[in-house]
Amino acid sequence: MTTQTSYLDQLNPSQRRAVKHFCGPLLVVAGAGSGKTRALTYRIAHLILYHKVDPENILAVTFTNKAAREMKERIEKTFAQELAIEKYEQRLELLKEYQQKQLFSQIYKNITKKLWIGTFHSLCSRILRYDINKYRDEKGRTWQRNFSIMDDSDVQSLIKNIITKQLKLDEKKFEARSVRYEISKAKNLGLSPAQYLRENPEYKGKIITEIYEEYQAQLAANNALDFDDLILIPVRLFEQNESILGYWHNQFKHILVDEYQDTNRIQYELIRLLSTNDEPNKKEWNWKDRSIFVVGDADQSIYSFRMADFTILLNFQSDFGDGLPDDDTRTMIKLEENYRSRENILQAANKLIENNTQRIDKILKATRGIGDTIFCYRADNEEIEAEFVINKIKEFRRNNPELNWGSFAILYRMNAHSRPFEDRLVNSNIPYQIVGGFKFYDRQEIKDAIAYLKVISNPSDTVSLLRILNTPRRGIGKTTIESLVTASQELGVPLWEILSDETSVSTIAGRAVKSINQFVKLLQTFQAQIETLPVAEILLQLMEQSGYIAELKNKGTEEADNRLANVFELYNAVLKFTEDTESNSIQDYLATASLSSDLDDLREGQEKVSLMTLHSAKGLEFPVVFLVGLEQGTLPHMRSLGDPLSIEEERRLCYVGVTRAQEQLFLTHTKERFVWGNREGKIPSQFLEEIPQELVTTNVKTKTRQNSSVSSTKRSHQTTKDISWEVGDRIYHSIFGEGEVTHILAGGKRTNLAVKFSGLGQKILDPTVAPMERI
DNA sequence: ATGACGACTATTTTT
DNA sequence: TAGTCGTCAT
Repeated sequence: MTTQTSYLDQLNPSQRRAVKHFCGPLLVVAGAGSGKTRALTYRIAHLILYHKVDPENILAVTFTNKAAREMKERIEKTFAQELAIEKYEQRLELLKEYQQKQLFSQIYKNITKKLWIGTFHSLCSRILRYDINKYRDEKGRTWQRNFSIMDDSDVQSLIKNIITKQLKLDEKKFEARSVRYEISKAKNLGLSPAQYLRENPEYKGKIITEIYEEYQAQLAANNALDFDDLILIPVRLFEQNESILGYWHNQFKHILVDEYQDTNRIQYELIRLLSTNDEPNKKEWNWKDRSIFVVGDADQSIYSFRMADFTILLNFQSDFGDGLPDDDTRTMIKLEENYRSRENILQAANKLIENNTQRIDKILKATRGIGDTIFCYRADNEEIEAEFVINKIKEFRRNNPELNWGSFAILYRMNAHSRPFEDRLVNSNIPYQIVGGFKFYDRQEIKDAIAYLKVISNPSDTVSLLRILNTPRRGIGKTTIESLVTASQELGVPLWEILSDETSVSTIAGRAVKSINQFVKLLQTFQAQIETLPVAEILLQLMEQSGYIAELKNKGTEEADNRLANVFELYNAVLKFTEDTESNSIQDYLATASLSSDLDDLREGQEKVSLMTLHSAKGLEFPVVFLVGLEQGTLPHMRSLGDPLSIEEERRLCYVGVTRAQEQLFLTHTKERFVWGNREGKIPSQFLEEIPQELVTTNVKTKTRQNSSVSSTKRSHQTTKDISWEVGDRIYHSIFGEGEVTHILAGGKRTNLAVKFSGLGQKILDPTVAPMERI
């Protein structure tokens, strides 16, 4: 049994305390590069190995599929190392290959396969595969277990259709994009259409409610859910059905949440329900053999546009703690040692983030020596900027044989910024990969193929059905389709029912009768074999027998060839999925496909230069990082200028970028840049000024830094109004009314307060500015 | 029923 | 600028 502690030896005291945590609530405040993934994975291993927890009772929620996969892999590795010594009394690396393989497959079967590790969305979709048929929405609508998941573009066109065709609204006044955002926001706050209306009773709110209603009706008619529903429906189901909640509460005895600062209201609600069984009285909570363990860093909260709310993290201790005097220290651990970056880089990051007011104070301690200074480069335009970056990469490679192309990352604010870098990399014959942006599953041919599978799995999915009805062309025209759709709407049945009834088809459709019947027969053949035929086989045969492949072959253009290749790539992906998961469920595959981004496909150690947005870069690290486009209007993004809260989020984004670098960091900006077809003059990002000059070498000869002195006078002015605040202070705010201070947010030079107002929730206020006083 | 062309517009980040 | 959308002509 002594061998079981070998992984504990690799931890610092705080990490070890976190890993050893067994029952009850714990918040781990984990700075960038402080080894939080290690703490998470080792804790899971520790729960199983030491506390003998059944893997089936562990729920670990991550933010991306990639993080989930990595966590599984690392858990497997930890187990393999422990078991190698226990079983063979040898280190894992010294075992024969077949022994290693055996060990890993055993671990997969007994451990990893049983663990509930995944994103909120994938875990919820799994729960819904069991229980969605027990759910009724407020209008009594129901869903079946074979529900489809609508992707973004499906949702977009559905909503657009409702606005223009059904409700015949002015597209200018109600654009699909913003209505969709509004509906998504409502769902993420847990609001039904009726509840939304109550909060937004004015004209615009009424119309949006109407669209929301209709949208829900159509989702139900398609037996489909959108991304938000995947979380919202389990929450509703748990609220309306005690025994279902009881079942899952009992299932998930140990709950772990990664990136807790990125959770939103409804995700929090899900975690709360599962963890507390919705027992309102804290004294009744039974932590015996149960835990809730969350890891996060408020400074890396960059998803507020997706309703992420890091005050949820700030509230963790009061939400889940017992409130006893020593609760604060018992339920929180800070990981402050950074194992990733050189001290220079860390100092820059610390100074930068100090300018934020909304944060928990946290000092990252360097463990890796000072390193080279940061280099700041000012370019005339984005072409020169790209040239500089690529030249530097070449230079680095020449001078440092230990680096490969995979050691470099170019990080930017928006996908659109990748272009000039790509061009140069191509010209220089440097291998690179772009992460994010266009998704594999967003390609037309892939969506077509997936739509075939969706209709096989869920014939009510009219959105998918309409997509493939005349794809490839089989002579079913617009008018025919329209009358079929009208018929289905009038009868209130799914389009598929009309199509599969020969009498109806021959009555409604003219010339197209024959092809429709043929099409329906084809699909029916495979529907009948859904349990017996491998998914990949279904896909391939459908693509062949529908004539999809033939049509692409006939075209013979380069584009068509590409598409063809992609269809076969999809086939391979399905094969691999079936192999990996040992599942032949078409629904499992479709869920995975709908919920995967190509961030997940990023393969590390590929020896390619990585290009990606700052958002995609979270959680990654590279020896050499180029953070480009540091200009006002680029980073911080134009839409954040003028709004202090948004600027803070942009600053966190910049902070995430800076903290990706291990050895060397480059910051670049341009004097002018092409924006929407116009050349625009650019001034350096305010964030550049916030990084201490002594850490930076630059190609800019005379530095104009008047601004920093301005902001420091402003700061000293603010501190004069400083009073010392304490948690529990009651205040009166001239707009929000009476409230209570729940947190002191010390942000270096500024201090903010989190104040809870009854009915309004928690707000973050700057006491030196806000119209408030202590009472 | 299909393709081509031109006009238009939208500019953030993603499960 | 570039991608999308709709209209027009075939």
